[in-house]
Amino acid sequence: MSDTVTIYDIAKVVGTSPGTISKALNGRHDVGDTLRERIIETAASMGYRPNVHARGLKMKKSWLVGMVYGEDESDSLEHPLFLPIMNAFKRQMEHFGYELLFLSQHSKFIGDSLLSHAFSRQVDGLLLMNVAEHATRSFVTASNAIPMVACDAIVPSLSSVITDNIMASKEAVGYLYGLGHRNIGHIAGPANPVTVGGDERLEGFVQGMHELGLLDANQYVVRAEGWTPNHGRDAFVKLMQTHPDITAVYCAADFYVMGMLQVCRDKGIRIPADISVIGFDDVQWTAFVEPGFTTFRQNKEQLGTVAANRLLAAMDGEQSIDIVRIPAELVVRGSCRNVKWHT
Amino acid sequence: MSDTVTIYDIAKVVGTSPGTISKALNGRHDVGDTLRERIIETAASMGYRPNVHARGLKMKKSWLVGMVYGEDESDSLEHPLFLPIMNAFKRQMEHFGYELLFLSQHSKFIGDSLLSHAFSRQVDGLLLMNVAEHATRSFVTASNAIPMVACDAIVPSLSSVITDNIMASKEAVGYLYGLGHRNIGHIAGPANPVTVGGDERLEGFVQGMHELGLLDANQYVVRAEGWTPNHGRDAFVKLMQTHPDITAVYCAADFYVMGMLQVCRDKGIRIPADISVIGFDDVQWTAFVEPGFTTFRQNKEQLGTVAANRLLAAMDGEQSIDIVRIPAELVVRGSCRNVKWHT
DNA sequence: CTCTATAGCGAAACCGTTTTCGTTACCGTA
DNA sequence: TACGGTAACGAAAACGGTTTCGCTATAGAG
Repeated sequence: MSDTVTIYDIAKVVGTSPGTISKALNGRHDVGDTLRERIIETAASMGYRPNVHARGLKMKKSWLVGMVYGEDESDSLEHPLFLPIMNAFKRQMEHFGYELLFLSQHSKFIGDSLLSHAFSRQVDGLLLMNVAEHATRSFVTASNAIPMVACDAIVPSLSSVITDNIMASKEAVGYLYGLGHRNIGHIAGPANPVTVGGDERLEGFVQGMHELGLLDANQYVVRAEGWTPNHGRDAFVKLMQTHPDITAVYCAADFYVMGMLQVCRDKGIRIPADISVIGFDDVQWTAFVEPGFTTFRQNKEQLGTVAANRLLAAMDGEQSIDIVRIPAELVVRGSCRNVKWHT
Repeated sequence: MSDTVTIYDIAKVVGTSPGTISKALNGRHDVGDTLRERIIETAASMGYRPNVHARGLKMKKSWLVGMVYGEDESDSLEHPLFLPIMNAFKRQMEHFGYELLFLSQHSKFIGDSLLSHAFSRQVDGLLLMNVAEHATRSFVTASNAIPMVACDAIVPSLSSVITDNIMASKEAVGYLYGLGHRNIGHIAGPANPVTVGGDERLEGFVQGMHELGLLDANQYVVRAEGWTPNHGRDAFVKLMQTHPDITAVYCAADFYVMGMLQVCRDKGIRIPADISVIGFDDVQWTAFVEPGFTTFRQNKEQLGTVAANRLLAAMDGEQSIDIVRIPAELVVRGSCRNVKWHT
């Protein structure tokens, strides 16, 4: 069985030429109906699978798209967003006949080796997730040869789809303001390595505060030095030292909330009685601690799907580059207290 | 620039034949040293990338391995094990020149369509993760045509690498026994759909208890009906109703512990004062709740690497099929109490 | 000096498709 | 009857590599 049957084998059985087999199988119009049926039937019965290499060689199309992601920071691998986005992307691409190649990016290969592989494989498109800052250059220069779209990031001169972090931050401060909070702290993402998500959330925080007349917002910001719970803990400690008057904290990541929890437990700070908290990402445990945490849920499904559609368009010749922002949803649980009637 | 330079282009520049270019680039011995150097140089300067399709067509080797995983249960996507294992596997395969194709498996395609793709792409090997029970058949029949290895699962008549769940369970009961516990409950994985991990942990639990002379172990088992926190919560409630005398619970998943936490909070049950708990998987938050949870950490790095090595061997002609079990590590935190001196 | 072995290179077949182009047969129309 | 048009198929080139085989020098041995 199954020693790779080719169109020649089918041709022999049916008694026609290989070219005709190809045409019949591809739905071309210049082959008779009865013959076509016979061909399709015997092809199926013989277990014929078109050889992708031969086809790709001739057609210069691989029906492959590469998913590149940075694997430097161990965060990214286990990042709660990564897999769901990837999966939505994959589902959509598959729907249009594409398969996915996995291309990770060690920092030692500054993207060049990765692009080599991409070219060799003749990938039809590239999805960039979480690419290291210093590697974007080579991608951008290659982007006229092979269509790309960035997801969960913004790469200049490339189409990008990303959560609307600024909007979310504004919503966060607006929500807290509405509950009566005025002294609101923000634990922001690290300055080094900088991430667009972290920066945008910070930017949105400051903007939102300003629009509400809270002009010293920058005073209430402390940047964590990484994305882990420990970093969040340290940042919170610092925030409490410099601004013991805060009644609410908006965290750029749920992991930060995790770190905060430890401190609060140790110092007897109650949530939300003593301090209100909003997180970001809606990781699984936020719903299962007591109280459940109010946090932002990124629309991972939509992020992946939109990225896929954008890439499909680009592969179809669409030239324009644009940034599409997907709104995040504020999931309200029990970590924020209404202080309006208690002051 | 860069409109796909081929060996013909190089041949024109160097002034030799395409065949010689190929031989020089592949380190064949029948080409002069000076000429070889010149060829390698100009190839590099022209930005030559070998066309994988042409090569694959001739050599009948794709340097691609497929990673197939079931995506039915939303668990699997976000499963804390999946990505780290996959990444270790990938790193090892890449080291030997292979790239990874992502093949997920919707239940509607009962594996056949997936195998079609695998054949079309001429993948050199397949890693099976989390494949649905009903789909294993088609894989097994195809396994003589294309090498496979299962990971985090056991597929009969295929090489498999999996965590040593039985050993772990025995260690769990042994540890609790050593702390003085005798009435030990077990929240086991669901019977439907059954998973080898869940079953083995159950089996190990019963065996371990028996070996310690606790012969009614089966009485203290309740199977959850899924893998989510809510399923764990329900199972725990059931366990407490039928066996209020238990002093310790061994959970087949950390998610179950998550569910337990809610119940304990509601009913004022203190951990570990009133009840001791051991989980499985070492998900991130286990270290950040108070008390930190004692749990098993699977060696994801090794699982992935060993699976890769096993697959490489199989692709190299190794015929034997075997099951290799990777030990899990008991991470002791604060959720188990020593009751020896208090009874 | 002649013969043979070998090193170094080119020619060409081959891998499995797709696609263009030509050929034939047959239809309908004038 | 003659002619143009079309439907249905085959022949063959092309895609970009790899590899076998044959050829020509040159070196070394007798």
